Amino acid sequence: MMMVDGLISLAFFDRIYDISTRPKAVRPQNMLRRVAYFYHQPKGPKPLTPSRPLPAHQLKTLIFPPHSPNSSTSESNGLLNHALQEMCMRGLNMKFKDYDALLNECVNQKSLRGGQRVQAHMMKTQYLPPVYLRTRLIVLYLKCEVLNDARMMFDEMPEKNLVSWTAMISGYTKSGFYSEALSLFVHMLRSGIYPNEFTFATVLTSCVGASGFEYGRQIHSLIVKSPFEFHMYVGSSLLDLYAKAGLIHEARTVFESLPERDVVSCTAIISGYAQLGLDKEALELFCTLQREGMASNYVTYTSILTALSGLAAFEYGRQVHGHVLRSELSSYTVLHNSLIDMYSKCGNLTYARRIFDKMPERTVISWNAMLAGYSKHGMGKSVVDLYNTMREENKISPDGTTLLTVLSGCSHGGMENSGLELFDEMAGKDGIDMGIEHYGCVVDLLGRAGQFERALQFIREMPFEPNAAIWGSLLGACRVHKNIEVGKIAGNRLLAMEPENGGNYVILCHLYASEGRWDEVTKVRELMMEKAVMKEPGKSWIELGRILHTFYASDRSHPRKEEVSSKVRELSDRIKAAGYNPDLSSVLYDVDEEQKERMLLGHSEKLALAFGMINVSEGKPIRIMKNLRICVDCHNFAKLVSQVYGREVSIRDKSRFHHIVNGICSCEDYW
DNA sequence: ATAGGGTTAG
Repeated sequence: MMMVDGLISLAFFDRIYDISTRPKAVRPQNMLRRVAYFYHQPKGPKPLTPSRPLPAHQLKTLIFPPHSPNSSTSESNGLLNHALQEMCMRGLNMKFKDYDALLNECVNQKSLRGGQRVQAHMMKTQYLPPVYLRTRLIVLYLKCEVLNDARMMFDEMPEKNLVSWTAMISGYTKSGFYSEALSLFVHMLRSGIYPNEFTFATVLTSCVGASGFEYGRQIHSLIVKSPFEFHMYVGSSLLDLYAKAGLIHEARTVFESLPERDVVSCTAIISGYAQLGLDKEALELFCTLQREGMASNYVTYTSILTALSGLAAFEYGRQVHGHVLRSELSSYTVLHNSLIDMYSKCGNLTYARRIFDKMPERTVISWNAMLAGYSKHGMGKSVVDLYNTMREENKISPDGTTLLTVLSGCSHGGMENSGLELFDEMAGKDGIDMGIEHYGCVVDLLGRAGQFERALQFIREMPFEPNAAIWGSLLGACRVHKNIEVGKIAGNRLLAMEPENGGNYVILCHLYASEGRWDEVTKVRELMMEKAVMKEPGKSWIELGRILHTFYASDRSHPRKEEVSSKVRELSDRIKAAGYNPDLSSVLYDVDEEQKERMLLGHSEKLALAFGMINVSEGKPIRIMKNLRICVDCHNFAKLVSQVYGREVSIRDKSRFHHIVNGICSCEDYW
């Protein structure tokens, strides 16, 4: 028997020709794998002539009505099937235009089966498709996410053009196979094909992550030499590359260099700032660009909402929400997810839940965002209830983030036992990958419950090497429970792992200071000096009208600083009568007591609170935001102010909300 | 024919 390509016998081709008159017997899926070899066969048997000429009217190009997203699928499916049948009937009379029309419809309908039938038909009838049609097929397969079939088609193409390369690269990128996309790009360059603006725009999105960024830089230098440096699509992709690598100034330079701007490039730069936590900059840029007439769409609003969540800028957020309601954007799930997040982070769970309840479609992110809202507010029971609802509804399955959120919700909400039970239940299930973060939550839970022996044992037995986050959780628990022995272990491990993180030194100092171990405090402080570690400066802010007032520790920058600091004094004097005793041990500087108290009164959250007491009308809650965790003394201070003045105070710190009503905080004094 | 920006957790 004669072999073709060492794999397929001629008998195979004979069989194909045999069935070409009986199209229904064809099984395109099975033939798909062999079709590549078919194209490599330069000389095949001569095409058959149709046994009976087809009526002239059937020889016209297959025509489809214009595709509209609203047309019922079953209806257009019928049309496609009909056309596919006609293809079989026509046999050898299929022309380029017919295949083209058919493939277009297959792409529109994402019909993998249709594409396979078309390809099989080409094979049977010895039609050698031009590059154009092969590329259409590749695009179809990529759209249907059968990457291997697309790649096989691509590899076996006798000649490839720029579009085929670009399509293939884009397919890999969209499915997250970044290194394959990059390697294909390199191959393309080596084969002497020069990229166009489409190729550059798509390949840059493959350069995510730390290792990809170096490729991105190199591609940038290619772009500079190309005519596409200032192309809008290429530019957006490029600025996004820099923003995601944390180089926001480079991103901004690219943005400013673009001769024209559109929704995408503007959104890309705004979200670049927002994703790096430069929320204020993101908001300022958004406002500027809007004044300059920037077009916005749902992605723009989603991005700006991220920044507003970070700032807890409720008034702005509500304004964006209002705008969304008035526009045609209210059907986008991602936008609603962002709104849920924004309202929870602004402290308004009622609004967040209302949006969640009204959503026509929810994704796992919607659930996670809502759960995270309850979690940050210390509402452990609501977290567990909503999680149970999610399980009962059984429409969306929880993912790793869901479990992480639920566990940390139990920890924040003082539901240690529920959390531990849920962890055991989850650990037995497959389908969700338990990462070290989940184990970190359990350490949190055990730490909160004060079970240090169990926590240490758990760390020893878990299937991961403990990382800084694990030791950090344990150290945090030690600070609250004043457990010096375990704290020393955790603290030393942590300092060894993250010698550059100033926050760790500070927590350890506070632990030692709380037990009066000043010798140890000094040692840690010296170590900190030695390594020249800096602590992130604390700042607090409060939204008044639509203005954000920001205060730094011992601030002298706010225009009303005199008024504010004398108000802090006044509050302090008044609550002292109700039992406020400044926690001088939390001042780690070696100064006299009076100086220590003055430093405590200069903490940014006290300034913001005093500012709120002056300016927020009676009966309204005072909402304060802080970039770090709140300190014990400020927590006491706020509780007593709330009690003595009968004010509701909420403080959102780095990790959670503290809702203080009548001197009682929702965190139950554990954070 | 092929192209750019987006949401949750710690």
